Amino acid sequence: MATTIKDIAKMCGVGVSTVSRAITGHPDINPATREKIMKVVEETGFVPNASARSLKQSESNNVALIVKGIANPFFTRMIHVLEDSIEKKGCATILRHVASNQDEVHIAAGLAAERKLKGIIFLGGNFTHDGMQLKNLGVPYVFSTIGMDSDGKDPVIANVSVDDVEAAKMATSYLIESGHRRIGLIAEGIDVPSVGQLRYRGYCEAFKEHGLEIDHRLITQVSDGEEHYTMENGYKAAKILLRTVPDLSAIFCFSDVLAMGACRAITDHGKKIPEDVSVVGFDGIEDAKYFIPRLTTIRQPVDEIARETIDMLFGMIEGKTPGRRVLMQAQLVLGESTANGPFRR
Amino acid sequence: MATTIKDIAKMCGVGVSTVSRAITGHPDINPATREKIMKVVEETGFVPNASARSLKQSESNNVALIVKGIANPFFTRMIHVLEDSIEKKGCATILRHVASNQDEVHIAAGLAAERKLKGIIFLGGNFTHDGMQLKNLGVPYVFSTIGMDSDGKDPVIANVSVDDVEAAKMATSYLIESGHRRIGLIAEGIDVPSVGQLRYRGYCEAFKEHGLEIDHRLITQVSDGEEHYTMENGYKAAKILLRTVPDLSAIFCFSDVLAMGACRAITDHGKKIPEDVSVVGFDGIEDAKYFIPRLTTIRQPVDEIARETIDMLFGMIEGKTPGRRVLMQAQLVLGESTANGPFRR
DNA sequence: TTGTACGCGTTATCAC
DNA sequence: GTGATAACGCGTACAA
Repeated sequence: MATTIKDIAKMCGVGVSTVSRAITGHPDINPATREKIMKVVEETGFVPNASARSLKQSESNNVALIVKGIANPFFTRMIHVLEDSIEKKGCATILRHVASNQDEVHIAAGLAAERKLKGIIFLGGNFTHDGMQLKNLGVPYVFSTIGMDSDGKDPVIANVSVDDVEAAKMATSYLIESGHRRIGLIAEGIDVPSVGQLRYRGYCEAFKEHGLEIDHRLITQVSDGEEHYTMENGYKAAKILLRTVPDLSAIFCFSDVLAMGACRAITDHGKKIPEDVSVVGFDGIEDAKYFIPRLTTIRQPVDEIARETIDMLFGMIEGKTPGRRVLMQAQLVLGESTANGPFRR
Repeated sequence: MATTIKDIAKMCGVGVSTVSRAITGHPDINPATREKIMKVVEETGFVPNASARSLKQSESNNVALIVKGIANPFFTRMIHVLEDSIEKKGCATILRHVASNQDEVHIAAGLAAERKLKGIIFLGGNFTHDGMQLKNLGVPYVFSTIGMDSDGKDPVIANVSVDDVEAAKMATSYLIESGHRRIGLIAEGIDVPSVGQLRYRGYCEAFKEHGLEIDHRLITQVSDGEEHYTMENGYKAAKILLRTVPDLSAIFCFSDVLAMGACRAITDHGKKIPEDVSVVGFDGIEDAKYFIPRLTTIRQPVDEIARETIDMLFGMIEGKTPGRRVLMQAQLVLGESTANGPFRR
């Protein structure tokens, strides 16, 4: 049987409450007694049972991190930074990874009831949710890098992200102004309220603003596998584009990972990057800087987004500041994967 | 206040135990009563408090996954597969990520005491540990993809991995037999009992078997940052090699991620891969197949390792089979990053 | 088939 | 400064 606080108490010849005080660092205790107890605790390797502890305590210091699409390196980095920040706030992170067909809010609700969460951070997934369900969470939550619709009628209010519409428009406009017209799109989730939808809108707006028509044969969507943002999916989509659109001169991908897969497909197709086909990614992950060719991409300011997310969440937890929508500045980073297109040569 | 089983009982006009029976799927209950209760449970979104539950139950169905170096895509994939398998066994995964300066066994011990674990899987980290500490865990554990020393005097007995010495020897021998002599090494952790040490041994043995001397200027080690296996570290190490070893014709890296960073450095250095410098990685991650150039690498059979790990752990949990050492077969996968060296041209 | 009462390990509230 | 004791929410033996 595992050692309990009772055993420790017996060993030290004191009461359980004294042991509890020693462990929790309570001030009302004789330093000598504490020393004695802590020594035994060390020796036995005793760790208080977390269940009993959190059962007794009305509040925990758990922050849940609900991630949809954990394989995406962009999130890996985000998770890393967020975990660090949460720890610095003296809290523990419960990392939960949800499949693309699961409802993240439902899962969060379960976790909140189970674990008495202090707050929730959603990473990835949709930005539209059932208001009732969100209310039911009963704890502060922030949507991070999930995008949001600009109409503002959404019940989700705590939200940190780049302006996905603007960012995608920036990428597409850059390609158009570089002389590209036949710009393929490797998209994801344009039919659901996600960043995919927003970025798709940005793509369309860029065309419209330049007085150009959109050819729907240029648009592909990935949806294979449980994870959508994979190199394999980017590879497959690019293959299709290359086969069906002979005069393709550029591809805009909704993530760097997709872009890398696309690059490989272009190379395999016997074409050169960027001479024959330009590629633009999205996210600005570390890998993009080392990929050959270095990717031209839209950089999301990970560290700033993480910091803002944490600040907002803990502001809400402490009741100081309400949740709000914060747009961070995305940035076009020029790499080696883009060059002028046919109309600028 | 959060809803409890008592509230549900009151709402339904039944006793708490009846509600408990309904939720846990106990057979001794009137189907009609269960229906009624479950409906209310659905409506209120009630979820039993996990703390109270696990406090009461002497055993949990939690399996801990302790990962050292979570940013490595190789582990990302492993985690994915392991989580799936654990869920299929009807258990929950507690994912815990430890920093490179933390002791994974110590953390595991804390977790075991806190959460009444069913079993532990260690991913990454060292293979030598304090036998006492391991005994103290009190639950079955398996070391996965961590390597092991062949002398067998180690207390760690449940272990699934490739033969890192053999695998590294295979990679190095391949380069030597392709006509390379000046083969740089981008290593990690050769001074600690880790896969790095084993792979380093393999590198040395290959040289020895071919009657060649080892030049220690060819050996670099990465150790920057909290995560060692990063593109950035590979990049920096390769830069140094290229600067200090003018006649370098190949580099063997202890991971694909390092290899990708190295490739970038070689390209930036104005050299061509594989014409000027060949590169061999280790792991065989998905990305290696899409990288440009496609990496020549040592593939670790992720799915098989994961399956074997799970089988062994649950065999131990059910007391059917004892822990043992299992070596999986690594495989040299030829890509586009290697070519014949000066001595075969 | 159903309800009552107890105990899991911990912390907080009291007396002492 | 310290020890006994009552909760926390749940599962379950046992009584009904």
